[in-house]
Amino acid sequence: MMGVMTTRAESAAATRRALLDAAAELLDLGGPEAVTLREVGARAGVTRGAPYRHFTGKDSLLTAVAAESWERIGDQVHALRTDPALSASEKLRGALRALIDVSRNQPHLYQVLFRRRAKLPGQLGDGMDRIRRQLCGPEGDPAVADRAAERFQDEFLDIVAALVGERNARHYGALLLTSAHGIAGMELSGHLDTDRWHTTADELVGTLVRMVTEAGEMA
Amino acid sequence: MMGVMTTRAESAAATRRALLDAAAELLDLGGPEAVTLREVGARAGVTRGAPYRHFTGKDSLLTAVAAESWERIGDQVHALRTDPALSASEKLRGALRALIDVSRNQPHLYQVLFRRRAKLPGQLGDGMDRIRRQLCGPEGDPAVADRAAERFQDEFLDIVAALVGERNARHYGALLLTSAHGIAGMELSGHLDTDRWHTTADELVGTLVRMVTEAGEMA
DNA sequence: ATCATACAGTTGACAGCGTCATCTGAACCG
DNA sequence: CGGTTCAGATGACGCTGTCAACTGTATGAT
Repeated sequence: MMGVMTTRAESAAATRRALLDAAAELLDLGGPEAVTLREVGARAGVTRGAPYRHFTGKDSLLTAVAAESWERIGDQVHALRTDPALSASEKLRGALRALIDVSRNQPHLYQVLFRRRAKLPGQLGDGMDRIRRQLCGPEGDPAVADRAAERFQDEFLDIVAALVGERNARHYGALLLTSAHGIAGMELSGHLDTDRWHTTADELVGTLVRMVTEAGEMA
Repeated sequence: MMGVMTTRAESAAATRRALLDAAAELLDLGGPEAVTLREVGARAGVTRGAPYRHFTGKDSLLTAVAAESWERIGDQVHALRTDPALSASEKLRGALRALIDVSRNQPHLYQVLFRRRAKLPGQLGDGMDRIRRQLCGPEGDPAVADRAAERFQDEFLDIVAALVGERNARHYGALLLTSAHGIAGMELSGHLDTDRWHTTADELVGTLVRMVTEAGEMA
């Protein structure tokens, strides 16, 4: 077929890549429940046990997929921020739209991006050890995903700072980000019905940006 | 032990109640994955097959739990709205806090409340029928949960209308609700770090309400 | 050139899961 | 009193994530 794989490192890297791609594809198609290690392995040309050579388990695999997606979004927002042809307002709107686009085009991935990080033990007895380990256990390397997400946040923060000033950037940045996340989430879950609310996600983002811009200029 | 259960209807109703309570408890403890029909049945004093006499499956059971929670939240907001001792602003802040309180005290339940409703088929082949059926199938009666959620939305809408007028109520209501949802969600997922953003969920809600109130008075 | 090692990948096995078909027994109703 | 209904019990099936044990080959030192 294509280029021969001789060295073990190359082969392993290719397998890891194929596993990540297969997991991302299955995630898009049917959500985290459809991401089966057996099916992921099959699509990557290996068997069910192979993923455990690259990830500590299913959760680790999904976390890695999320990390790559955060990096991709971070790159996208970075390109927006450093584009001299765009106004500050356009950059902000673009960054928020980037997030909402993910929630529209890859809703399952979007939910994985905002999975809760720190999970508490809780009290569940008997044969619930599987759940407990899955909740508290050392799930892959969430630190990588966290760092990628924080890179996106930093890029976003810089865009907001250029609009409302460094002083209020963090407060208004948090407000913009959380609100856009909520708009995306409710649209995704079907709770933002246009007939009921007489508005759309895009209109809400527009109002939000306008209100924050005005408030930021006053301060 | 306690009151004797003679009639079949009483017994069935008691079992259904016990199933719902057990499911809610397990949901709080370990999320949807910890809600096992076997464990739910055990805690309700029945066996694994019994829940299928009251719900079409696990998803239907969780939907029923969500419906009851929405009704509870709706009652709570209704009480706020009709409380003559509260100002319109206080009512709004209280309603938003009611939602955020759920996300703090019962994070897993909160996520179930905002699970996506309409799910699309998608293209996944081979042995993925389980996923497909779970995604598209007739999952219990989501209509009940939808109606309960819409009741909450109506109550919330009335509160907003009293503050910004009937004309802009829907637009600003949607903005307030989605934003609060996003604040709750990001706090829940750990992406709203106080050290990073130099703000808290409560401060964000305060700013949000203030901005919307000012914008609504202008219009 | 040879050999021991590391290690990606395979395989077998296990417990737990959701779900259905089948069966049972007691409450129901004519 | 006898038939029916139906909540619940039980057996079975295929699926899942996970791990222990195994295999074979590229690697690196000799």
